[in-house]
Amino acid sequence: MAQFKEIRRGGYLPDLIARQVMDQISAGELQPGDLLPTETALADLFGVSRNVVREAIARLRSDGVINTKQGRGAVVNPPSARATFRVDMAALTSKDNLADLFELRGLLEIDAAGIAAQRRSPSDLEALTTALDHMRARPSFDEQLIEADAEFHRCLATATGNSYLATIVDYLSSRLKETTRATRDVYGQGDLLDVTITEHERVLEAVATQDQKAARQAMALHIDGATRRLGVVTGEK
Amino acid sequence: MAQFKEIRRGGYLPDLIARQVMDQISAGELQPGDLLPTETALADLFGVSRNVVREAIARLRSDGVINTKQGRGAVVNPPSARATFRVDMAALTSKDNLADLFELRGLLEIDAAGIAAQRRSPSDLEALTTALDHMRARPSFDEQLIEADAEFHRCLATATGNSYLATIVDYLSSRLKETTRATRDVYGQGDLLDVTITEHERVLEAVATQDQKAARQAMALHIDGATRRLGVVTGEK
DNA sequence: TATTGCCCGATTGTTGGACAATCGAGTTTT
DNA sequence: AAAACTCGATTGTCCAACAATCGGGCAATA
Repeated sequence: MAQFKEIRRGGYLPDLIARQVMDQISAGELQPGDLLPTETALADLFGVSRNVVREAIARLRSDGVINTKQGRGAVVNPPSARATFRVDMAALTSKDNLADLFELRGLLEIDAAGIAAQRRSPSDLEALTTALDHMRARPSFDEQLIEADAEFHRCLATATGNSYLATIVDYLSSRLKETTRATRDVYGQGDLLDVTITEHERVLEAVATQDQKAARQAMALHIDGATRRLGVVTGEK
Repeated sequence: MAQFKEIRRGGYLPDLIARQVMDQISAGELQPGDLLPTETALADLFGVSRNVVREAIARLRSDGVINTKQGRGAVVNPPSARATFRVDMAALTSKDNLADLFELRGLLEIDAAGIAAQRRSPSDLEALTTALDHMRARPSFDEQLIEADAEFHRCLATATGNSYLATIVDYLSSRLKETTRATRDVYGQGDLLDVTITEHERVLEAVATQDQKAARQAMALHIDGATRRLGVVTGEK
């Protein structure tokens, strides 16, 4: 079956404008403190309506790149005022970048395991055990096991009590969920199920006994095993 | 059924609308796959113009929360498609949240120190020593010392070789720079300068000798000292 | 019957113009 | 000299269209 490429017909005009202005800023042509051209000037420049320019400007403002004031104009913010940290998934095509992201998630999960062991409440422990039970109930490495796995890690992250840590770990895990699926497909269904469950059991045990060091160690083993199984070589550039 | 509150005039209208819709989504009232009300309907609901609604919608789309299609409408994306992880600085007013963010930065910096000790190149080491020299050259805890301090931490983050880790550590540090300034103002200029420099020297020494464990320990001590000096109580909720 | 082509309403994308609110600087008044 | 005022410029909001696209229904046809 022939595969047709989806034509990128120009895309959204505000996207293009926002990218153009953003390029100007990151290239240093527009330095912090400088005023952007007025909306009407930009509209004339690009040959579009002012509303289109406005949406582009609004986007940059919501990203914290610029700051607009009625009657004044739009000024470029210093980098320290950038209000958002954005993980650009378009940059994930490279293997290097994926390895970096994988490593970052591993570090955070290990830390999260250690903290969760210290602070976990009884209800956290209960949620973790039910998630692990769901994993045990699966006869094979199917889609629902991946879901239960994700649930286990999510519970662990929330058990830290740190909302930021939980959010970013959860986010990274969800973004890297495809990798576990890839692991299953590449590695086959052999003893992968047992190994995975055993690794999680070790983590749960350490969290249950509130042993921080053991929790970190168990999670490190799990992450290490996962990366090794995936064949993602981290730490070697 | 999704229920939106009447908005109060006063802030950015698109901001308020975007927040309302976002709340509805995160509360589960609008589940992935659901269609949002049409733009005209939302405009009528909130009593604003369609342009305002459009800016709000554009914002949510650029955040990856929804996906709009001409002729169809706007559908809520599954969480896995969320392309951005956003740190909302507006939520930092609470002391709890600030403590959480501080803890997250600490964890990442400790990990970064350990990895940097393993992987640092000679040029990384050189950059770190010059940054520390700049700190030593300051006669008091002035603005340029804060800059040199930030430079030291930035060099350490880049020395890890992990671009994602470096980016997020750098971002969090820049966002928390005001806290070090606050520390200086509250704590006074006494022996703070010497203590700070000594802590950094320990980190540099461990990185120079490629001693991972010592680097982690030194950074942990530095972070712990900084939090204690700031009076931010972490880990106790 | 099943498929194809077409029409039509609905919805977003874009345009253009208009007015309100606010800011900054120059000007006037005290 | 300081305060108040005027005024042009710029962003914020509103309104009314038209264009582009989608999805479903409907009829024509093999």
